[in-house]
Amino acid sequence: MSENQSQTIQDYLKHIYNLTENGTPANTSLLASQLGLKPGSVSEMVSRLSATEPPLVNYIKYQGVTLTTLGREMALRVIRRHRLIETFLVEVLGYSWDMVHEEACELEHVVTDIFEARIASVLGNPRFSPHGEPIPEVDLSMPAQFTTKLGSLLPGQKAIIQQVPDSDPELLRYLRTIAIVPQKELVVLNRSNFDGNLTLSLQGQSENIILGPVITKKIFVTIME
Amino acid sequence: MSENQSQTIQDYLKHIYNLTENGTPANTSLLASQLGLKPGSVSEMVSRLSATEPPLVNYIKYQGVTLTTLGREMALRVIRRHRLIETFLVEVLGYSWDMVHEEACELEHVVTDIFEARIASVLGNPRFSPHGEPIPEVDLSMPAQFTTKLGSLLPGQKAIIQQVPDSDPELLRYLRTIAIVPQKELVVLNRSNFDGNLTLSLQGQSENIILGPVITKKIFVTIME
DNA sequence: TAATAAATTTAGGATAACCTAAATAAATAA
DNA sequence: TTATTTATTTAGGTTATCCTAAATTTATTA
Repeated sequence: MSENQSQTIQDYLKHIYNLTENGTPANTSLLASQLGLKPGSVSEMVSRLSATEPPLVNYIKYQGVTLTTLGREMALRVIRRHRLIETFLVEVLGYSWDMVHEEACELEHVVTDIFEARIASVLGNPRFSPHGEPIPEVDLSMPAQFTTKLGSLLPGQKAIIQQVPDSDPELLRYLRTIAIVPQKELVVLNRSNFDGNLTLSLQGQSENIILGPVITKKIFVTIME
Repeated sequence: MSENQSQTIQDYLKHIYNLTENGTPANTSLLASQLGLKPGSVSEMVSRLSATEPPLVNYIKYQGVTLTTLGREMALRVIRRHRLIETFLVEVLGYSWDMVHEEACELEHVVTDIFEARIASVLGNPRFSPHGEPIPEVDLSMPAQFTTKLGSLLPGQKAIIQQVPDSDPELLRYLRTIAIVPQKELVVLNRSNFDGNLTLSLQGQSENIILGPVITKKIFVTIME
């Protein structure tokens, strides 16, 4: 049934999943840069993934890649493991949230179904990772979420931070120091018309914070009123 | 310094370590069968490991392989991880002792130094795995042990079980059902001169147990008096 | 000690991924 | 709409690791 289980393939599927979540096919060069490979290698691999029986991706030359149902399932399984492992590393082993991504990227490929089930159970079947990323359920469905990009809020709006990007350790350390963490309440005080900077007042913090759009479009919140 | 970190190499070193612990060099065919490979592949790989700079093994054609100091260190590092991971799976994740070996064989190659340090700390720096195998310290020294093969005991001797072999799940399940586990006290009631079978009385068990030499030479005990 | 058997090595290939660089297609600008 | 730039694919090569089968060495038996 599934002998296509190389770490390499799992990584391709995971990244294709992330790049196609918005509905548009993934393009070769972005995939290559995210995977740390050259575009030529990606072209080759992607056409191989579309030629397996059953195929894992849909691929039209020069037009990009999407996942087949099977490819998507495999991607979600890896993502579930990744986020469960991240949660486990923080909750059980006391990792800081900036150190878990890299380790999870390795572990996600070697861990068994049993390991996955055990840590899920020890953690009480968490629905979100320490960065607020949704963890696919066992049946691979995603927990419902009603989030907006922080960057799209307007002055006066109150919101609760739900999710920050998980893969940049330096950014994560910075966000931690300024108390931008999931479940934190904030109010947008100001939005610059020139550069899109937001001035934020954070729950329990006396100093306001100014964040640029490069960051605020990667942070997701739920609006409070 | 150490770019020789492939999973494959780690596995070779680990198995060479186990086969050379008794002081004799490891031979190609045994290595091959333990690694699930063909002898030709092992010959090739082993000569490559002896040709790296610095070399990881000493290899004399037709005479077998031993580890260099560096190879030994690398092997011990992997073995430390393996046994810590086995302990972790049992103690923290509730695995049964017959299921941990295989999972540890994968995890041992991808886990970071930090992971190793964290689980060691969570477990209170254990010195023995659930099967009683000694866990190398951080400095790679081995905990002192004064054990004998169960198979070499004579009738009337009392002993405490210290170590059982970890890699055969079926055997481990059997040993569990007959209560052959580390720290258990036993008395040898009889030894057959024909087949070497031992009749054992186990602490807290009403039924005596008869074990053949194939098993008893793989179980280690400390003699009580 | 010669003959046979067993273990080991060598030679020639295979495969999964990767790379570089040339060739081609698509997108953009003039 | 043509020319140029950018993105993508293809072709030919590399590496690590494995395999099979032939050749060689060592061990065993008569």
